[in-house]
Amino acid sequence: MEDRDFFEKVYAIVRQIPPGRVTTYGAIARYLGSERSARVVGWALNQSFHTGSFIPAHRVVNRQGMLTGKHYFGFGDTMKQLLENEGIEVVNDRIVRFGELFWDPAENLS
DNA sequence: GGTGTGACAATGG
DNA sequence: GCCATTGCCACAC
Repeated sequence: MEDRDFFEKVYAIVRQIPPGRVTTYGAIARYLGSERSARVVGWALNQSFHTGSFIPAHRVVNRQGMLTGKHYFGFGDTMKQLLENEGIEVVNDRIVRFGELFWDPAENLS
């Protein structure tokens, strides 16, 4: 098992995030068994742009529900627009009702 | 093989 | 309660 599976797992989880739902880097990291590797999860998403396949990274935010990496989506509020397109309210780069929209992979993917 | 980094998270002042 | 620092793990150079 190569460690690179970590990246693939991250991509797999992010792709399985249902529309209108969001999750956190820590939740994904925790599901992968490395609760402290939340940073690596975010990094994987960063590299996801380089993979060529589109990853709904806009559904992945930090613990505060804030769109920390929106700038990586390009310019303006691309990330914000994507979220709003799915019915997610974003105010001040932060997801509204984040607690309700939170999607835990551990509960859905087991 | 060692160093640096990074879209986090938790802790301390 | 907000700002600064540390820890952490996996990848790139």
